[in-house]
Amino acid sequence: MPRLSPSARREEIIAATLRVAAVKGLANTTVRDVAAEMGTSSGLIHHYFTSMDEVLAAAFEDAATADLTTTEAAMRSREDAADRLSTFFAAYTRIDEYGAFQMWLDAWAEASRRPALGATSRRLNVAWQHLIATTIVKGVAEGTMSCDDPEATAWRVLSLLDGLSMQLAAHPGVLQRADVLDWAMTALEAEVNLAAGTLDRPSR
Amino acid sequence: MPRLSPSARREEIIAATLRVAAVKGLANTTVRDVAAEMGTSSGLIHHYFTSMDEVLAAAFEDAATADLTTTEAAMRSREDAADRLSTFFAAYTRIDEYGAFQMWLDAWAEASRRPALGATSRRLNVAWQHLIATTIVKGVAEGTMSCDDPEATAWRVLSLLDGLSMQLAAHPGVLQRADVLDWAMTALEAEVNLAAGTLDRPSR
DNA sequence: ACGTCTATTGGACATACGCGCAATAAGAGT
DNA sequence: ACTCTTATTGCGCGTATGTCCAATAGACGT
Repeated sequence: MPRLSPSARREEIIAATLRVAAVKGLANTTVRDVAAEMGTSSGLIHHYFTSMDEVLAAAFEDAATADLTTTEAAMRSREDAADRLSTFFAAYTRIDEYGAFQMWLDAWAEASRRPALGATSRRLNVAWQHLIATTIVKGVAEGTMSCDDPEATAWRVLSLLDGLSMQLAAHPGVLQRADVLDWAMTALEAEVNLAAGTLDRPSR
Repeated sequence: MPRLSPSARREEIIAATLRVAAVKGLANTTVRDVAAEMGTSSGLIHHYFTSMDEVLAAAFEDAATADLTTTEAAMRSREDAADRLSTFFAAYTRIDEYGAFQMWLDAWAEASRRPALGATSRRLNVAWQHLIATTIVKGVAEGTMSCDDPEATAWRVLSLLDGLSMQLAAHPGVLQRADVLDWAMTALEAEVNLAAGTLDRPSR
């Protein structure tokens, strides 16, 4: 196999891990799976990562961080807080549609058994919550919203969205994606004292 | 080891599986774990189940059904709908404290990969939602509550509770169990037009 | 007391896993 | 061309898994 630079090889290991994990699940992805996906030996992976737990954590971190930063960027492109929140929901469901939510399910399930993965999952989850909370604070500062406890509100809205999305991913057909989105946005509107329907629902 | 009747042994295998799964997770529970938990040989388990998959599926079905029926029974022992809903939350968190939620996380994550487990998970999840929905309908009939769409409300409240409980299970310390319970009950009160604090919060 | 049935044992077997390591080879600098 | 670094190999080790099976032992009817 071609000899790559450490950074390039590291990235390819992560990319290969994500390709395998998309099919087999994060928990069932093995060192040999990733090696076979890359077309290299399995020992190579341990030249870059000290344990498989770290490989999975790095892969999850990579994918989830990318989703987070693109969502953050999309939100920042909007001027006022309400538009940013609308953008948040649009980005969340767009990510969801690509099957990324299954990875979050795997990460949550494995969090208590794989320390590195659990730490990553926790940090990124808090980051998502923080993204909502700070935007609410901005909305309150603008005078368009009011909220007693933005941190708590952010946890409630994110958890409602996660819980509903879990049903979409685990039990397809039980709920409609459009309903899930609408319910979560309505809940947020009520929490921050916006009139129902203020936030823009994506067209599809 | 004492010689048991087939039905008794079968039940004990399932019970032992659940005790192990509460700690190690459903997916990581092995034949030898269960045998050690029972204090028997591992071969015995294959005398009653043709594969480990069947053991896990039977165990999940058993536990989830048991939790559901005991919760149903506890709710039915209360007279009016509001008390039944309080009982629902009390039962849910009591189950949660025993580590049962990790099993649900495993089931949700595996649902899309293991059809049998997925079907069971879906059926029981719908049953839990139905339990809330019918109680709300009863509350509306009693005149103590009002709700436009009890089915949708039940999904929202259950999913909020699930989403928050997921944080408790996957990222301990990020949220407080008492807050999770209070937030979910407050959300339900708002949905069915009950004054905030009407539902009884468990003392601990 | 004896025989029959079967619950239970204890370990063999093949496979898969994470991980480590000596050997190899490819590329960069001189 | 020649060294030096290190990316990469290929395999081995220890452990863990699910499954199977001959041997054992306990309970029950006769």
